[in-house]
Parts: sequence; C-alpha cells; structure tokens
Amino acid sequence: MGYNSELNNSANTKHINSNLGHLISMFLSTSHNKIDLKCRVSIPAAYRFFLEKSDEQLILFKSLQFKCIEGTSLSRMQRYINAIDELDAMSDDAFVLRMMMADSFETKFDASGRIVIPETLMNFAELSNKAVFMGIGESFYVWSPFEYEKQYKKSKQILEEKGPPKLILNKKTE
Amino acid sequence: MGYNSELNNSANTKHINSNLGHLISMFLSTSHNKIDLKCRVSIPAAYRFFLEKSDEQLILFKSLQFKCIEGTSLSRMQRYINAIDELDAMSDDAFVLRMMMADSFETKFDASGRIVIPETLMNFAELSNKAVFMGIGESFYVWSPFEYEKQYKKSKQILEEKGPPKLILNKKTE
DNA sequence: TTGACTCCCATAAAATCCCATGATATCCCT
DNA sequence: AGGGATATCATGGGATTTTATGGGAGTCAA
Repeated sequence: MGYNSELNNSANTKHINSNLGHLISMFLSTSHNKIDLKCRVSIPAAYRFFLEKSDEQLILFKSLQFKCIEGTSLSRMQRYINAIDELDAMSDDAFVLRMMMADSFETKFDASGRIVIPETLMNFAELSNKAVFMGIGESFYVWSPFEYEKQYKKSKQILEEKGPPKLILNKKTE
Repeated sequence: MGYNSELNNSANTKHINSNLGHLISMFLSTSHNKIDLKCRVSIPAAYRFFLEKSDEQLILFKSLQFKCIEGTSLSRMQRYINAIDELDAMSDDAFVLRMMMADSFETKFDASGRIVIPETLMNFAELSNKAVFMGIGESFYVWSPFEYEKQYKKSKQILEEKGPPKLILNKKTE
C-alpha cells in the first residue's frame, strides 16, 4: 500500500508531509495526553510519523507484564505471535498468552491524529481521563498517571541502587 | 544520501559545504552557548557536521550518571533499544533502559543550526540560559555552567591526587 | 428513535520556520 | 604579511504551522 490510495484518509496525507515526517524512527519520549468523554486520545505526533513513515498499522493490546496498554506496529505484533507459537501449545504459558493476545485491537487515527481506546483496554489499564504515553523504542506503553508514576519511580530507584546497565557503560558494544 | 537531494533542506546544504565538513569525525572540544527564551541553543558547528556527514539524527536524553543531558546519534541509541528485546522484561536492566528511552528525544536543527531543548531535559540538567557542550567522542554532554565547573574541578583534583590515568591504547581500530 | 461510532470543523497554545544582524573567522589579492 | 572582502557562527524576534483538544453533524444498525 505504498500509494495514497483512498485508504489513506486526508489526515494521513496531510501529516506525512510535515516537518517531522522524515525524522522519527522509533517510539521515544513521554507525553501526557487527555482522554475525552468519547475515549479519544491524541497519539503523540512523533509516534504517528513513525507509523506512517513505515506504512504500519497501529495495534493496541494488553501488556503481558504490566497494568498498561502496549502499542506497536502490526509487523512487530506478528513477531509476538510467532514467539508464542514456539511455545508448547498445551502449556499454561501459551494458554495465558493467547488469552491476552486475543484482546488486541487494530486502530487507526481520525483526521486530527486521535484514536479511540476500546473499553476493554480502558478497563484493563484503569484509564479514566489521562493517558501517559511512554515510548520504549519498538513499542510504547499507555499508562494511567498513577501507574506510570509507580513504574517510573521503580526504575529510578533501581538506577540509584544498582547504577546504569553494563551495556551503557561499555560504550563500545560489538 | 550523498547528494543534495531536496530532502536536504537549505540549512543542511548550506552547512555541508563548509570548511569544517571534512574535518570532524566525532564529538570533541567544549563550547559555551546561550540558551534563549524559547529554549533554543546553537549546536556547535563541529558537532553538526559530524551528524550531517554521517547522515544521523540527534538524540538527547537524561544522562544515567550525571546531572546533564547526553546527546548521541540515533544509530547509537538503536543499539540500546535492540538490547531491550534481549532482556527479560522484568529484569532490572530492562526497567532502567525503558526509562532511558522514555526520557529521550529525537531533535533536529533549525535553519541556523539550533535545537530546542525539551522542558523535561532543561529541568533535569538544571539549565537556564547557558549551556556547556562537552564532546566525549561518540556522544556529548550538555551541562549547566555550574555543574560543568563542579565536574571540571573534580577531575582536576583526582588528577592531582592520583596522577594521570594509565591508558592503554588498543591498536585495533575496528 | 436511540445509542454508538465516525467524520468534520473550530481554536488556543505551543512548536517551528523564516528573515535579520553583529561578531568572528576565513579567504584572497597585492 | 597586511588588510579589506567574504563567509560562517551564534543569536534575536516576528510570522506561520501544527498539535492537542472540544464539540456538533452525519451514519449505521437494532
């Protein structure tokens, strides 16, 4: 779908030419956005460009580790699914993972770059009127402000107690 | 992208031909620049050439070790992102790395070679109207003048007390 | 018709672009 | 080597664009 078919609505074609278009190459940084009464949130512009640039669909699903929503590209989601298939099909792990994955949603932005968060995910992440988008490279998390604070403090505490990861200190990797 | 395609805006094409272009191959030397009311700073021209020459995006993030901003290339950041996938998601290293990504920003220069320092990073490094750029090879630090002085004195003191560090150069240059 | 969902238009605040300038630094000609 | 001409750097500030957000009109299904 490399061309501007009618599937690309005006929103996409508008933004793809923006100044950010050639910039963003991953999900980074954090932003606090408002969820309105219709459960709409603006996806941070930088994230949109990453997806649009790589012509990827956005997938939202329940995080397997945390009380938050995880967002990523369709192609990366495919890799998750493949990884589950590698597991013993009858194992408890595989069962649980499949249940979680079943609640994943393919979403698209409206003309102003917003998505609607499905009710299932709103409940799972205990979201109400604020969402914290946290970019972690290949994917991003959507937290309630409360859960986000908890997670952030935890990481900071680990950093203080244990120092930076080894690979950061060994500047020359590979 | 060796040619001046239209993707190189006027800013880049202007600077890429400068006399410094063939010189700089990493971040070196120190310079004191002003931060204006819009939180803009000029990136030292030498740093820009390094990035433009290697066609790299600039990433700014909170240093994990010091009270300063660290700047580096996107591809270098990519190595840390890849590392996240290799780790157990609940490991301490993974927590810290995710926090690092969440506190990272992809930036680009304006037509005159300036960037805008995100508010989060301004606060973290306690910057107000002056920034000290300190090149350290593959990345650079941005300090407040106060913090910079502190670190500078500290290193001088260590040098006096313990003598010059023993440095063994590795012949292999990869 | 009612509710749920989508599309469209409006807007304030913030981010970005564009043009201008003094101070250095560099080039070039004699 | 001197010294003016030229280019570049770092900086200022106004104009313009984008972002995030609110709210209403249209649509489809039960």
